[in-house]
Amino acid sequence: MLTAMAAAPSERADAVRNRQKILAAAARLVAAGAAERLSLDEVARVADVGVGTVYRRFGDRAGLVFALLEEQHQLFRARVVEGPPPLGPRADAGDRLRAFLHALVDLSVGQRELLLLAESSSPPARYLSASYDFQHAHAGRLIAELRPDADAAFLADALLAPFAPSLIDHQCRVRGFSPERIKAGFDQLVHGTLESAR
Amino acid sequence: MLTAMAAAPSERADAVRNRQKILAAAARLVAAGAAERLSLDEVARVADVGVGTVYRRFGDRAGLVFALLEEQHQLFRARVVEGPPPLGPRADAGDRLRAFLHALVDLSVGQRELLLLAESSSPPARYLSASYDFQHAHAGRLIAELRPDADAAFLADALLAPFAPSLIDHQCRVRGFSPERIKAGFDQLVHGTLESAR
DNA sequence: GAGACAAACGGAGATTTCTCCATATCCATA
DNA sequence: TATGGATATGGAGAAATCTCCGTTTGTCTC
Repeated sequence: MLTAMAAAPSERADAVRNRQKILAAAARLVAAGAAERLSLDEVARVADVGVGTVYRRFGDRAGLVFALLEEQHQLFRARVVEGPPPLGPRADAGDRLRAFLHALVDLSVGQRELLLLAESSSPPARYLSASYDFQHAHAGRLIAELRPDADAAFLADALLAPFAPSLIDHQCRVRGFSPERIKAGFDQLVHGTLESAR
Repeated sequence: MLTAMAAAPSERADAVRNRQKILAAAARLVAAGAAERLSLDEVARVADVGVGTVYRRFGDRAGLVFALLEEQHQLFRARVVEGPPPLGPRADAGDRLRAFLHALVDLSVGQRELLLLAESSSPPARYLSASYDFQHAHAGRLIAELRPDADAAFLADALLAPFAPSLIDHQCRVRGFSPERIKAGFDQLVHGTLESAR
């Protein structure tokens, strides 16, 4: 469980085929609105594959959903690592951090459904995923550059914590926050709006 | 589901009795180390009650676990509302906010097991609970007092987000953060350590 | 090609969560 | 204290997640 799934060194042809079939079936079901209650039995049935195969390929529900999210995360990662500033390199750390948080807001709001599904399948999986590792490392680097004496590892966790899918969803649906308001909120947080506290 | 359970205006005597038996059984099982995999069937069996009764009383797993946490939260709430400063009233807002966050660190670390269980039962339940409402309102009030022009509702969510049980657990177990380090991290966050970002 | 071995498949079934409703229990009223 | 109706009970069973393992399929070697 909680397995991150990258194609192993040499994966048999039938395994690759089935991985595709399962991902396609799951994507189709999610697109069809069966997101909230996505049953792996049903995925297997639609993919025309045994349930055991789904579990062998993806470990558990969370693994399957993370695999579905993987493509978007690769794109995001590429924009951060080699895209144009201010998200990509060659902007100063402050601007990059701001752009990074804003982009994450859009990503989190846009993928809300799948992210919620992943979280409900296994809340701790987020912190064990390659994608969180990347986000934490990137934010940590920028913070360390801005403030060499701060606890960058903690602050990176703290800045990423509000992207927990259920909180984003709660803010959007219950509190009625717009993505712009959330972005502005992060600006305030990062700009030391609370500084007088003490 | 996600039901917050306060004793209804007039609850029948057998209902009250069974509520107690179930809570006692659940507490006993958790204390006995069966926390990670606490089965409601087993709770029912130990409480000598039908499964249906457990669900009627508590709605679902999350409801039962929140009920187990309730007592601690009442105590915490009382300390905040009418305890001695700096956590209680009659300290300035900055000191109260700091004390509040520090106390929450201790509470979150101390109740880690039960909180994880609650989160894994239903991640969004946290944001719908009376206890989160209280924390959000309290932090929001203090923030508004410190910075009347800030978005207190968002910032309160953002300051509470790092208390997500799976993050706290990850920081304690995987990153090896001590409670003191987490408290110091919150101090940096609140003191505007990141301010030069921009 | 044929054989051998590892890898993958599939689906029966164990486990768990939660629902439903026929039955049992409580209690307000008279 | 008898009674009627609202409330609560309990366990069978529906639905979902995940495991286990006998069988099948790929792939590597000769």
